[in-house]
Amino acid sequence: MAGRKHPGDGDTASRILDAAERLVQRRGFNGFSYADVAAELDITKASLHYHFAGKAELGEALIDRYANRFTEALSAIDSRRSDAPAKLAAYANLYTRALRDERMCLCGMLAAEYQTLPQQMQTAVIRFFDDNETWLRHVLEVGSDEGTLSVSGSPSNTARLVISSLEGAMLVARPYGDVARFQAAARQLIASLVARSPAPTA
Amino acid sequence: MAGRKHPGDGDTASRILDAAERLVQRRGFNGFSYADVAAELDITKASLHYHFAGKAELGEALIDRYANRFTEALSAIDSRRSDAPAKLAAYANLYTRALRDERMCLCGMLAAEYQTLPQQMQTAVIRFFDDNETWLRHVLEVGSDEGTLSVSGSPSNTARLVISSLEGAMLVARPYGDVARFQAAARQLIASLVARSPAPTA
DNA sequence: GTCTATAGGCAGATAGAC
DNA sequence: GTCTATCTGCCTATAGAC
Repeated sequence: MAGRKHPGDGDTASRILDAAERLVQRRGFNGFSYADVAAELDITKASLHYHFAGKAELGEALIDRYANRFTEALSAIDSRRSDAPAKLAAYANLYTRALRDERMCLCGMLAAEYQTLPQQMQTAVIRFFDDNETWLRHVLEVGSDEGTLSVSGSPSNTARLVISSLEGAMLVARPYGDVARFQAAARQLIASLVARSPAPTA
Repeated sequence: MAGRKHPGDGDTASRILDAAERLVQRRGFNGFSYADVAAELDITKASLHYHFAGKAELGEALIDRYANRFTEALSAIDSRRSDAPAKLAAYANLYTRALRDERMCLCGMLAAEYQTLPQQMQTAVIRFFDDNETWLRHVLEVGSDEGTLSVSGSPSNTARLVISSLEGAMLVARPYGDVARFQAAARQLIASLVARSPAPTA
């Protein structure tokens, strides 16, 4: 528990995951190699194979850790007892943070490369989107009940539209290197879901 | 002008572009090789280099042809003299057609891989999105004037949101192999832009 | 756990015959 | 225009010393 030398520290497996995650989010799973990771960590390619048998196993571990962190982040949002619009804004903010570091959402990137991924990774990508949809659907349902949101489609379809729109806004904003472009899209998307008048219970 | 043997025919350069386009839309620019294209056309890799000096040149030609066809499709939509909501639906339909063939939008795919692309391709990808934004902005402005659309944000930002949402909906729908998922998102997106009552001029 | 060394394959690309 | 043959380089992965 003592302080680490610097933020990037941790055991070797974690540092490999850190470097690989950044590379995949920036360049894609087919756009990085073991050599890239090894160079960043100043170890050899052979050492990587001690920690992760192959690229498929590394990729799977990448998604698992990413999905777990995302789940934690969603729990943290839930624990803040804010209203539904604020939760949606906090959700969009997760994407903003990645984009600031010039990263695409890991699973958004992998969705593009889906047809070339090993089967284990494909399954994990789907699970990520399903989990996000479930969380968002719940937020939308509560917001509708509260009267803070005005959801026109089904909660499921609306949750899917939110995920899609945010992923797409990231995808398009990145070539422009323009975080503000993403934020404008996210704000407008959320605004379209916020009820125009105060809660009807008032 | 005489009939061709089968739909995929044309001169060799066109057939190379056809095969490469399909491969890139399905697997990404970093997910296909000259060998893949050569195998599909039953020619050798060396022959490909006669038509396109290198992968970068092939990639650039791919985007140029794709963008030109897209421009033609947008002109065709304009020539139909329909109202703005119908134009938006027709626009979304362009994406649906690609998805039915298990393809991502070419430039959406390349947006994901943007950081690994040769510079000439990067420029062409940006141009594609800019052109789409210009066309959509015009549709949104006309629709607002007509009273058929109710655009809350600026036409520019709304155009960007439409592109982003459709690209994202494609991106996410593809892993599920579910065209209906895309269509539901597109319908809900367009519905959120359609004015609730008839034109105020009535 | 990390290394050196190397296997075996595929990548994009070129030379030169036909 | 298309071929065969080949090059160089990088890829993932493994064996085995330390």
